[in-house]
Amino acid sequence: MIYSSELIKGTLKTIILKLLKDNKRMYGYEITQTVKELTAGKIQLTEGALYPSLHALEADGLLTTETEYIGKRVRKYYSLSQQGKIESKQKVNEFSDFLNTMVYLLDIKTNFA
Amino acid sequence: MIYSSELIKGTLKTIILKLLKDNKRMYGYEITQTVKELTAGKIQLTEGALYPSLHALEADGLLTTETEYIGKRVRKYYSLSQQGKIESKQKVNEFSDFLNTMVYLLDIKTNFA
DNA sequence: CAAATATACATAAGTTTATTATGTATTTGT
DNA sequence: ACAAATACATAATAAACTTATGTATATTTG
Repeated sequence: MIYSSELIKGTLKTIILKLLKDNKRMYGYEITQTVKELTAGKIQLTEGALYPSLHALEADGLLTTETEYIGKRVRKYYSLSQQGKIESKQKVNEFSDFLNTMVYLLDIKTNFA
Repeated sequence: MIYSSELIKGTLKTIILKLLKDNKRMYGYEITQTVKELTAGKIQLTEGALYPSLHALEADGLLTTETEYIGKRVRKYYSLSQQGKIESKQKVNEFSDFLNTMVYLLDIKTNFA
């Protein structure tokens, strides 16, 4: 089952910031693959959504980039800036709070570990 | 704390369908107030989002309406259709699954009862 | 070894969904 | 009386994503 796209809306930046916090340094394509693996294919980030989002986070000063060449192919690594680390924490905390609220509101039976 | 709007995006229809499942019959303004109360003000539905969403759900055949007059003021009650009941369950289940995935992906420490 | 698939980036056009603003009108509280 | 709350609705704008397209290199497979 792949989640309906509307469900994932608004969580993309949170996911990016969290992954970069855990992995120090990642490139775009790697992010899509990691998310796919970690969610058993349930969340599949599209490039059309991911790259503009990465650019926006960089423009906001939350990410820094390093470009490297693997053979002749370019690869652009993203890392959290100092501000990005703060924002990463805040975004995850906010989502966590939101999650609690939604569990209550929708009366969801949880089975989190 | 009020959640950043992007976080709530995509959850509006799920919230509406769930509330109508629990309450049989509600009108728009009542929905905004109920959500506000149940979430301690953290989710405040705007009318500009709610009414078009209700109209869309009705157009999709998920909701039925009855108009009543309270004094001279009109009040439009919404109820789930048969299809709406099915969709309500599915939406909540999907969202529940999504939350589980996000808890794992974001490594969130939960404190549900 | 040719073709298909995967890797890796990017952006533009279109759609969806919400925000903000505006409009109308009645009812209640002070 | 006046302000705030109740109750609906819609239009203009903005945000965020999907879909489509484009370019190019590297690897796998029949």
